[in-house]
Amino acid sequence: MIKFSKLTDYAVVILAAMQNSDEMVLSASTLSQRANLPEPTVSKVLKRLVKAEIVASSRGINGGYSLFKKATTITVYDIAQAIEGDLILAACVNDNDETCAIADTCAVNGRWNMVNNAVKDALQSVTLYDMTPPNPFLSEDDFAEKPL
Amino acid sequence: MIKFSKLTDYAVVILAAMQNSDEMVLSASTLSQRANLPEPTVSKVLKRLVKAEIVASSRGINGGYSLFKKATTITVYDIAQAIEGDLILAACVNDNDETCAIADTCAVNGRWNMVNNAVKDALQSVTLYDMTPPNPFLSEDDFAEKPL
DNA sequence: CTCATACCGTACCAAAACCGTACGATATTT
DNA sequence: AAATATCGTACGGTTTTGGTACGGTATGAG
Repeated sequence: MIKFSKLTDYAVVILAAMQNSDEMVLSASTLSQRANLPEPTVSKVLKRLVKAEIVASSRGINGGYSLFKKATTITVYDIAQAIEGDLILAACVNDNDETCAIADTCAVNGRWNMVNNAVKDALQSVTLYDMTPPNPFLSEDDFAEKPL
Repeated sequence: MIKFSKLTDYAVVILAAMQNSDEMVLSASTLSQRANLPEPTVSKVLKRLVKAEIVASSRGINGGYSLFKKATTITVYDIAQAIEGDLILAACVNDNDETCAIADTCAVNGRWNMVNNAVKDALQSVTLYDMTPPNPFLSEDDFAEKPL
């Protein structure tokens, strides 16, 4: 089914590395090592995070990147939006540009907005802080999927 | 950002047409006309809905398709799952087959499950009935996006 | 019993999206 | 002025998606 792009996945890992670090400013190459990802890719992700004002950048010889906001105020939705753009689950959603060809005859016209809003709320309910283990040695079983 | 495949979109339109119809059994060609979609595509969608037991099929000269369950019990998640498979938002989600290469060094290991579950809940909270306007002449403004 | 109808399963090709990388430009500190 | 690090754009290779085609199977009418 629907999945995030790999770059969004990387973005979370990179932001988690920044959150877990003591240093205030981290270069792309340092983050590349910490996140275990190729540097050009890390740079690409960071550029988009800067544009979305999730991360701040400074140039020059001691430059690098730093978190622009507190981890508790950065949601998964913010991160995914920075990398992939707005959430538009289906063609006929309100803020979609392209007009649906069969909109006037379509039986479900307008109804996708309910789903879109529900998913958006879900993505906004989880923050970077929630995604970032304060103690890296916690067992991963503690976060296993809850039973239905 | 993440979006449903067009086939999932079509599936909802087709199911809505079935829900809105008086006839119990509808052929693929009839549904093609009702949904304003090419017949081969409609057939492809219906086959997957049958396999997921959302729709029942009958062969022969008066054959066709009919809803297998009540519209109130068919969720958007069910439909999307029938067309696109399970919801796996990121590589490191519990029920994903492919093992993540950097799982043991990954800072966010296991944390995607929270997001995955939240989105799954959102998709399961909307049913086919919710997506199907009982009165086709309702204004679409009645379903406009709610302000944040 | 034959034939028309309608579903079934697989496979294929073109179009689109995604991923990773490269390159020249710009800014800042030593 | 030189070294370091970000910035913006752009480009191929790969993967995914969308639409279609084709031969097969089951059912019911005549």
